[in-house]
Amino acid sequence: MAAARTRSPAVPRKRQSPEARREEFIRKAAEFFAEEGFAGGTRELAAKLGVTQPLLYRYFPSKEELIQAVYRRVYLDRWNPEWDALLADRSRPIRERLQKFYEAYTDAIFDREWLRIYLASGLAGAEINRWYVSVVETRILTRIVAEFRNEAGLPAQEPPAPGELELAWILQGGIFYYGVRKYIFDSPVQEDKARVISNALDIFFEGIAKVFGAKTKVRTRAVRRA
Amino acid sequence: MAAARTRSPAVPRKRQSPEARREEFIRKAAEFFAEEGFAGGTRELAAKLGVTQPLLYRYFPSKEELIQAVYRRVYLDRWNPEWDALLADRSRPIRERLQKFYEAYTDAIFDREWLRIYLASGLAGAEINRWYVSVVETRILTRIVAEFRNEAGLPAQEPPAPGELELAWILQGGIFYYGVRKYIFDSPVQEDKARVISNALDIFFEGIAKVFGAKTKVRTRAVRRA
DNA sequence: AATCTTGCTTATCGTACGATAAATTATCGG
DNA sequence: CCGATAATTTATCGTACGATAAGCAAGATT
Repeated sequence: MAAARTRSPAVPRKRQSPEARREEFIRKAAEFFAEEGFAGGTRELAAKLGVTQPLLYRYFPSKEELIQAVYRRVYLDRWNPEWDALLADRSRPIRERLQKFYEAYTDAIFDREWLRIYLASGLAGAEINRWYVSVVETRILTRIVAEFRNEAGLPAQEPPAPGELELAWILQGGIFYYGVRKYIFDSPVQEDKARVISNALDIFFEGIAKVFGAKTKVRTRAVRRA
Repeated sequence: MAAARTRSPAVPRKRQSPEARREEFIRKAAEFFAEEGFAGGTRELAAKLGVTQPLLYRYFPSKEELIQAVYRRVYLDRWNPEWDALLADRSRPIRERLQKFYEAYTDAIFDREWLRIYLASGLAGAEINRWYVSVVETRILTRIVAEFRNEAGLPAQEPPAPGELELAWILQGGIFYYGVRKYIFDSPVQEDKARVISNALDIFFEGIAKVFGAKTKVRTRAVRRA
């Protein structure tokens, strides 16, 4: 399979810098582990890379370190810094900002590789997964709460209450699970992603006012129980 | 470790029937694979069971068959048939029915074992996972759609449109992701589950009317795009 | 109590894994 | 072109895995 490399390379590939080669390994390893899971073998990965298995250990001291590098690559390279400004830009209506943000954000993370590595790393209890959850809270959900506090005439500068974040998580989860169904479970889904986001936002915007007001003023609304 | 079993057993355990013993193996295997992942070794599992590794092969022809048995056990044993009647009982308000249903349903599936095996089997591409997604659609979401069609004065007997199911998935996902955060990601969450469900339902009920009506009548509502 | 049956263990096989060392090939500076 | 240096391969080690075969021992049967 990876034999035609020994003598003259069919494509006389210019030698890459060690850093670039390492990056290439990480990139392909992300694809590989996304499909095979982190229990996938280093030999099979090396075959996918077109090299022999011991070469991996020239670039990474252990399989575990390689996996950590894959984590960092997958988690850190997707956030677009412009989104911070987009979410905070009060010259545009919040509804429009969130629509554009979620379309762009899901363009970035809704693919088989990202979602599979995200969930697999979460199942593995990876530290970076917990870190990312807190990133979502500070970068996305806290801003959403702040905007709704602002719209409701409430003080928006103070940090959101846990219960307020939990409300925003409902929106986040409703959208996120669409990606899980499509790319992890391979379920048939409505293909128009922008429409799904629009619907989720419509529901959230219509519904949040009542809940949000009742929640932040006084917690007297009875919770029906069994 | 599993040595004190050779001679007289400390607890002279009554010999169980082969079926019961097999069930015990499956139950403990579910615990084990939930924690270790399906890449966990049969030796370690046997140690947890207090038996030797080859004994597993007396009850299951292969590790794969054992995993399939774990799938069936985890997926099939949680649905309470009473929930079908609960969801369909129009003598009670739909809001109340859904609150009670989701409280009971999440009592059943929101634990570390179920959620971890559900997601791991989904990542593994297990057939039963896709089957379960369709079960959720027919048993839960289709009923929710039917109830809202009924409330909106629309014909409720015909099967839900894909877009209508997608709306109900937003609710389902919003609630489900709460469990994922708590039991898979080990994130700090608002502890009052009934309240989270109540909030999700409040948002959904307030928001759905507008979206649902607009959606099922005529698809003229513009979707904002980039 | 003797015998049969079956649950369980001990011993072991072949394979695949992660990792290391040594040899080999390719690239680059002079 | 040559020698140094780095990139890659070949060969191999120790271990852990899934699985099988043979033996032993505990109940059950008569």
